[in-house]
Amino acid sequence: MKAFYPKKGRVILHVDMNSFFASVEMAYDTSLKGKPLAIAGDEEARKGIVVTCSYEARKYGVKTTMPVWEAKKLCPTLIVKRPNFDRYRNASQAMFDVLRHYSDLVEPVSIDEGYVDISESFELGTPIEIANAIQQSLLNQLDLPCSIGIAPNKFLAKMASDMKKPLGITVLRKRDIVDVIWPLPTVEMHGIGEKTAAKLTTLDIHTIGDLAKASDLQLKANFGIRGPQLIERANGIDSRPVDPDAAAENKSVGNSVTLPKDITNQSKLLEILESLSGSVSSRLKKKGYVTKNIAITIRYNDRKTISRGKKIINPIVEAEDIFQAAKNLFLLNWKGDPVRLLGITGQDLIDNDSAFEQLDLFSYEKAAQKEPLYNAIDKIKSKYGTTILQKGSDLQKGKNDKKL
DNA sequence: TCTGGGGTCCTAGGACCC
DNA sequence: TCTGGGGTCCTAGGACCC
Repeated sequence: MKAFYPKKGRVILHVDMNSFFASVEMAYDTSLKGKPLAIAGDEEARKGIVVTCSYEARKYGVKTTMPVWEAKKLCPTLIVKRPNFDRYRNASQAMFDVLRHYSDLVEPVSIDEGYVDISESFELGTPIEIANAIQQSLLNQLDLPCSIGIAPNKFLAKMASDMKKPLGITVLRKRDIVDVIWPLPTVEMHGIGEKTAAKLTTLDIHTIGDLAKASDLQLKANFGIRGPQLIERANGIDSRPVDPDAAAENKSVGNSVTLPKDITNQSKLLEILESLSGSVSSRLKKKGYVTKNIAITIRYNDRKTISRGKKIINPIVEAEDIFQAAKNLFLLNWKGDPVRLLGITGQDLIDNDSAFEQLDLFSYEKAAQKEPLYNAIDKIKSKYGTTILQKGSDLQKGKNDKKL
């Protein structure tokens, strides 16, 4: 068995939970088992989109992102439940805890999938034995089914886990690529969507095999730096490591709402922005971030969507500050058209702890104004020692000079 | 009766500086 | 009077994924 995995080669698992939200609901309420179940938002509030559905529902042709009314037409016995994200987050936690039992190198990719590097886990068994053990543990302990791909790198592991659902275990070796991967249409490749596939078609590239043999130069000309990478992947080459910390740092935190009805009333729209500011603020605080860039998203009733953002000199996190920034952007860019969706995102995030290291004159003033001066200085002092104290009082003088 | 909400990464163009 | 090219930062939008 081990002969298939040369000593130096890596062994990567991609664990993909099967219709995760629906499975969690079934584990929670076993009477739902074996029934066509869809998780979807409120139809009345224009959120009636199938987020996930059980395999029983899929048999009727129900698919993710399908409007609920359409899903019900295909499957009249469909049970529709609202998503319960707390429940899914808890299940996800438990799921990754199980994975970490088999290796330290576990990289969560999303709420329901992750990579596990088991190159060093050989004492636990062969890769297939380990995959089996993981699948069984998840099933026995959490009542949750998954599919697992086994391969020498992330890309192939991801492709492999997709091949057998539900409850599959698929091994994909380098030498299998020609027979298994190359005949597939390009759109089946992870990282290629509808648009890219359509563009590839115009270049007479239809299958992943075509892509594997495509000209580096031609793809570079059409897709930029992404082009050569696509060719590499099509050839089964992917050296990205499994990084347990990859998901730890957020690049942005945002919230948005589709409104039950289009709104043209300015004060109502501002109210919504205010409430979004509150949720973005509390999520940032919870994660320990402050933000240096606020962006708003406006979707109009014709689905045209714009985003407008602005850098902020001194990082913010309080709901009022976020609201101020969002309100300014909104009033500057909204011309009175009916709005379908509003969103606020904080996008240059800084760790709250290190935020004080980035104090410039401006933000120092801000901090000094906001809390008792000694408090702000204490914070800096504990970071830099006493020398900064002197600097700090100089800054204070500077501020007063300027204001006068 | 259409089409959610949370993200990441990349690109392109303009401003600005040297 | 004419006129370069490189680099960086900022902003907006698009593609993709779950």
